Amino acid sequence: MPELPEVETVRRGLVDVMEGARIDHVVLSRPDLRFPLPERFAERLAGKRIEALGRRAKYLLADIEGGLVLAMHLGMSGSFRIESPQGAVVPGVFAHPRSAERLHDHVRFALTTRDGADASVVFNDPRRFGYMSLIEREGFDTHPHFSGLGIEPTGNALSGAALAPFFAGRTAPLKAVLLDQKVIAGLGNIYVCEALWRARLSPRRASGTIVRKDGTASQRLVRLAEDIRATIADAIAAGGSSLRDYRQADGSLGYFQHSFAVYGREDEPCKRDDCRGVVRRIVQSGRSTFFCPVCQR
DNA sequence: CAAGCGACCTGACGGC
DNA sequence: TGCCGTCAGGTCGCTT
Repeated sequence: MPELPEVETVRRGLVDVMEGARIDHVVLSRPDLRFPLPERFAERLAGKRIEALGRRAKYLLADIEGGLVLAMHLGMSGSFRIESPQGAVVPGVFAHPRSAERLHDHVRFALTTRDGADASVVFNDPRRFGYMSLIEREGFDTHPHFSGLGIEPTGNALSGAALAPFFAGRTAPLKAVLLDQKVIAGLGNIYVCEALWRARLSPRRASGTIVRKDGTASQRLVRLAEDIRATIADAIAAGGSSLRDYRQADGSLGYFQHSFAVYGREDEPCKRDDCRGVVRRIVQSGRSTFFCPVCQR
């Protein structure tokens, strides 16, 4: 999926249309995505105003008038696009390659924006790993999807001290622990690889080895926390362009335009100055890891 | 409990 | 041209 930077980019693309808009009706193409859609999903949203569009980890969260939160997860292949009544894609937002434009449209929110214009926000998801749920705002934090979520990597909360308890004593490789949403919420396969390169740490290193014996963070863990934050901040600033099917405002299709240091660069030279290493690809818990075996230790 | 792995689903791409 | 294998941003749940 879209990892956190991509979800944040999607949020920014949707916020002007969705915030303050009224949901006139909701059209579903099927009763389920990855999970069944909530009971009476369309009925519970129709006529309600969207008070705010936020994000937590990789979830988009729409605060709905009356105390509900609409939580939306993009899975691996989910995307949104905005349509005007004429069916035109509003520039600057998120869109799929034209060939797939409508085939996997699953949810359509027909809106009246706060300016009184008609617009639709359409959720498209070929693989259907995405999902939506409706949660009472009261007690939101205890909901199974959210109660266990770890630290947001966008703010001051992510620090070596905060990470230390999750790393202490763990034999699992750094790659696995950083992918664990209960530890840091929002990292995915690409940005874990990138952050570990930035921190010069091997994805295979046992997580417990960057914690001191007394359980506090080592300097390496402190730096890792900083490097994760920098990696995510840079990716958000770049517009979360790790998506193959991200479309630029002018309609041109981007393809991994963010220049990754290691992800997808197997057999290519390490980008670190003065490093002669070559990027390697290995498989960890069934997923590709890219790293430089020379400068990442 | 931690850790590993298959499952879920569709599409794109490379090799033959 | 077509068929087959492999791979892809995630996460859930079962097995060791």
